[in-house]
Amino acid sequence: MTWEDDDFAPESAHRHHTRPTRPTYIPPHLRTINPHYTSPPQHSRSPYFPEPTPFRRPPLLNPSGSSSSRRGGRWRRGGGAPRGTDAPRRSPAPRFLPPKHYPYDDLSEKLDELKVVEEDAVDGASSKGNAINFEAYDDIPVEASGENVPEAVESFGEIELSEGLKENIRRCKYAKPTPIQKHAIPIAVAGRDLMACAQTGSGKTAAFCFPIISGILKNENWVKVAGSGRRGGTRVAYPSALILAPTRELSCQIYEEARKFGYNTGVKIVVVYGGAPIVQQFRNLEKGVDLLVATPGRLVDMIERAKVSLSMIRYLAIDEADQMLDMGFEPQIRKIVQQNGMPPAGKRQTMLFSATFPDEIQRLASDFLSDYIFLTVGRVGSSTDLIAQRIELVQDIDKRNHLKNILRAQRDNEPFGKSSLTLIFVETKRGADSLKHWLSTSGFAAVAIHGDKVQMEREQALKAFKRGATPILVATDVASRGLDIPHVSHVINFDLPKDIDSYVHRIGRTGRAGRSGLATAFFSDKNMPLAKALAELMKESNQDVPSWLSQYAERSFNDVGQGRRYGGSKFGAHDFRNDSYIGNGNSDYSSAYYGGDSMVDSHSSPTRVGYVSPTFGVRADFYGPASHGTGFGQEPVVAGGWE
DNA sequence: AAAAAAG
Repeated sequence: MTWEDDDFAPESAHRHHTRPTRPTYIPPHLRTINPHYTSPPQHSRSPYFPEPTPFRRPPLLNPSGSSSSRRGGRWRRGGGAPRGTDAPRRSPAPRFLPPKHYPYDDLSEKLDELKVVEEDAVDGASSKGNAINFEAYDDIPVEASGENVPEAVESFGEIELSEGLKENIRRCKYAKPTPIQKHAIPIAVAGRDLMACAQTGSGKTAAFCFPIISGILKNENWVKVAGSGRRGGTRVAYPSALILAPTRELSCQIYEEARKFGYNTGVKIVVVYGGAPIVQQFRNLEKGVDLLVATPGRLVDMIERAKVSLSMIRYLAIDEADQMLDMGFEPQIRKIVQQNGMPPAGKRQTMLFSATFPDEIQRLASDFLSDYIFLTVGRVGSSTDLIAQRIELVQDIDKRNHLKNILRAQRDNEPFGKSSLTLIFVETKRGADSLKHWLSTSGFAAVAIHGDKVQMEREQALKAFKRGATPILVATDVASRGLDIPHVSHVINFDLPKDIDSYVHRIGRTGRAGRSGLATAFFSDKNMPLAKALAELMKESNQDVPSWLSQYAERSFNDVGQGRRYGGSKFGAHDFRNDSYIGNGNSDYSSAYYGGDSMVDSHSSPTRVGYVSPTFGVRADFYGPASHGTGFGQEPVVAGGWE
């Protein structure tokens, strides 16, 4: 670094203390309408997030310097007239401009929601409906392997995060880190690369957002050269951090989450994804971007159009990393990470997160990492015990009627509504539409979401579902990963996925933040190949495995090539580097273990590490104990045509 | 053989 700390100090002092009178804050949605708008009365917004004060970057350290890249710095440009023009602009706009489609009102609302949830958590009241049930996490085994693993912490206070961020964490009422956060954040703050596996719904987003935002704030000197500049007459954005996610909706969700954490810190966060007008996204980028959240396709497009450069990236986080490195996505990810000017591993910090991480993908992923730490909270690819899993033997032809019975019983038990959402997964996009249509004509208001719908429809469907306006959502795998939809009490796998990992992610849409949930699956003859993995997974999660499923599982020996552990399934808290067959140079990874029962030698047998199941109340009678029954119960069935 | 991600 060429800048001296001392040079920088007065600047930040200036930022905090001298606040000359500035124009009244004008909410974005009213800015162009009435420049003399005065802010609404205080009570209309969250007391925890007072009216935002426009953030000002400290003045440039070398104002006389006239390098064009600095002149193009994005905190200078914001709201100012174009160079060489004296044309009056609309009112002196504050610098902290959220993208138009996410106005502050929306943000405040989300924050209030979050506040309620977290206040309950503070009481430690696991009995309350909304509480984050931390007890549920207490006995989860944690494994961290790699060299010099930084120590875990017990509170956010112990972690060196920048003050602005800590303030936001407090505002969000995040009282206490979840297990993945306790371990991952110190590792990330120490600048280490990380491959992290944690169960669905356990707080991964914050685990990578906190270190990134904190890092950006602590490295303002460095960030100064990022932001935006010019190349060939067009503005180029130079983000210093990039977060990638596999679906558009997930990108938006991460973006909104990150916005909360970066609130009023001056860290500029932008999201880009396909299916939405690219021009608007260009505009957002031109206002400057420190942290870019993106789906791969749109990002590559923007790189090729020279609207975004990755040459200044310091932090790279890939959410759902196993899917992102799987066949369909891998070429695009390589393009982004290896072929377009992004600093190589070691010169940037890379963090990969997912609930599932098959060995072969771990191997691939290590290309992107340097001296990384492998962290598991819970098992790789296991589901939480908080989700009660029911597997029912239902042939394709009976599925609709069976579903109707379930939904009826459910409705009798507790009316559908905002607090009781049902998410139904199907295999195909066509199947989603047709099931949705059938449900609607059968008296169950449903919406569908899948990749053939235009983005607007997708977002509207999700919104209607979240609100409870349409408490049934029929979805393809577009909704299987990452989406945090509060109050999904029931996930139904109308069609089981081919891949056990996908199953894990799908059922993970319920049972979030330590709450319990129910997952029902219709198992048909077609799903035979999944029997073994499914039975293993259920056993691991302390579920009762129907005896017919166990029998199927035993009979299935056609799963060669699926990996050596656990009958071909892909779980096990496991750093693939610890496999002895990897050979020299990898045997010196030390392993650190935390948590009760996890003290096993990972080099020896693949013996299961048991852990105590937290108590939870699952409404096993959610839709009645097979009273509506189909009769497929525990009797073993031997299906023909499969072997 | 399907879904997702660019248009």
